[in-house]
Amino acid sequence: MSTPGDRQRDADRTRAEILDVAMAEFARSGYAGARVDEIADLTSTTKRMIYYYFGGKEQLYIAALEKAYAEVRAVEKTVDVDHLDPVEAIRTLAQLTFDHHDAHRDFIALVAIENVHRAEHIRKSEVLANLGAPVLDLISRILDAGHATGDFTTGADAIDVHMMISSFCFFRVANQHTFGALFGRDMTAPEHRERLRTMVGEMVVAYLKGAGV
Amino acid sequence: MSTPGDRQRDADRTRAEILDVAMAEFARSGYAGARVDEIADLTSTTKRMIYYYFGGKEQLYIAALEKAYAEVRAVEKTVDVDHLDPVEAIRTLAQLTFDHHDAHRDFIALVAIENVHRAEHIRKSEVLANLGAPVLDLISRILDAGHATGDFTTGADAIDVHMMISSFCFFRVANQHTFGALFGRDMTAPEHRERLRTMVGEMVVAYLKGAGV
DNA sequence: CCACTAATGTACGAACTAGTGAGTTATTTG
DNA sequence: CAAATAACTCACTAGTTCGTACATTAGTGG
Repeated sequence: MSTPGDRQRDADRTRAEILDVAMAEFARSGYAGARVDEIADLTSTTKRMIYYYFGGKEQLYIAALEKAYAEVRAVEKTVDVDHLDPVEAIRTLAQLTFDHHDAHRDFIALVAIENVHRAEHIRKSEVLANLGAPVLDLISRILDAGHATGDFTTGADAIDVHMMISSFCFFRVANQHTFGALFGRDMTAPEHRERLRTMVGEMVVAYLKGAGV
Repeated sequence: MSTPGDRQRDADRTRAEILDVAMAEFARSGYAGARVDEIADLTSTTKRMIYYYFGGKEQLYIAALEKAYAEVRAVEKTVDVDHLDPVEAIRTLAQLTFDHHDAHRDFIALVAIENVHRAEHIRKSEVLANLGAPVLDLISRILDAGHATGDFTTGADAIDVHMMISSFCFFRVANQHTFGALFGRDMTAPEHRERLRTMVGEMVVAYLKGAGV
């Protein structure tokens, strides 16, 4: 008498376990550096199952990438742009991005790794196309509102603003090791977190207000 | 009668050729992805020479990293901080960083790759320690000058400002592929270059002037 | 409860990959 | 010019790594 919960065999659980381990391993060692045998050893199943469920190393990597992006998809939905004035809205978005990058280290690592491979795998995935659209839409609305109220004077488009915010938040996590080695400061350490979080908000607000002109 | 220029055997030339090819290959494929045989095939010499001159794959990689950093060392020396007012000085530094990252793609790739490996190789290299000091010194002087004149009101330290500038310039190049795949814009394309170059200058100036407060 | 299918384990192989042993030739030096 | 040494070639290997053939067992529908 077996219930679905305590089966010895469970395709979904096995698949999910492989994917979890794969994501961590690829993030840790890169695509070429990760070992299929190592991933298998870190699961409670065998290498055979990786090929049974995913087909091969590359497909497993793509699945891990998709999972990483999926976990992340809807950050921007939490910004209530309609009930916040534009200045606070863009500051909030910047700081949410900061929090998000701070909390998803494996995602950051996988994106960095995928760039080493010139995004060749992302392009093979249909799931990952047009994943950027929602943020751009949100930023556009904030920018429009800000120009309407006169708070924003700088004419920058949504993609540029998104890049400005992302670059700060991404770099801090992705480059923490070389930056730490060269400048002797771990930008991801707790004692720097709040200051840098405030900084990214100030940065984008100051830029959009146009004090630099 | 052989002159030093047309020798059949030339240790320096052989070593340099290996290093050039290695730098490009490691930047292209990562540490684990690069193949010693492939590097050898792309030179006019043999794999045996790689081991003869460098000892092994890892030492070759470290040598390539050191070369990349060396090519780059003295960007900041061209900023004439004493003859520029603080606002123009920091803007100039930001834009020089932009130009520099734009021109040294292999360097960017190698730094990104080195971060995947948590800077473990950089730490093995004595050459690369304290390479960051000069920029920090320069930025400190600009910040001090800016606070003295009253141009800068935001209290940020040199490392933070350096991170702000670097992140923007680095991200644009390093993440061009995933960013392009997700947002349909190649930030490294010529038609975006000048706008983004101006933007990084405006950004840091606006932030330091403190319009966001 | 039996047959069928989905899920899983074992063992193995072909190709690749970093690294080397041993000998050879060019260049320099006494 | 002879001896010594630095630069170089060639062929090889030990170990790894992705992938698979084949056997087996658990769960399920009839």
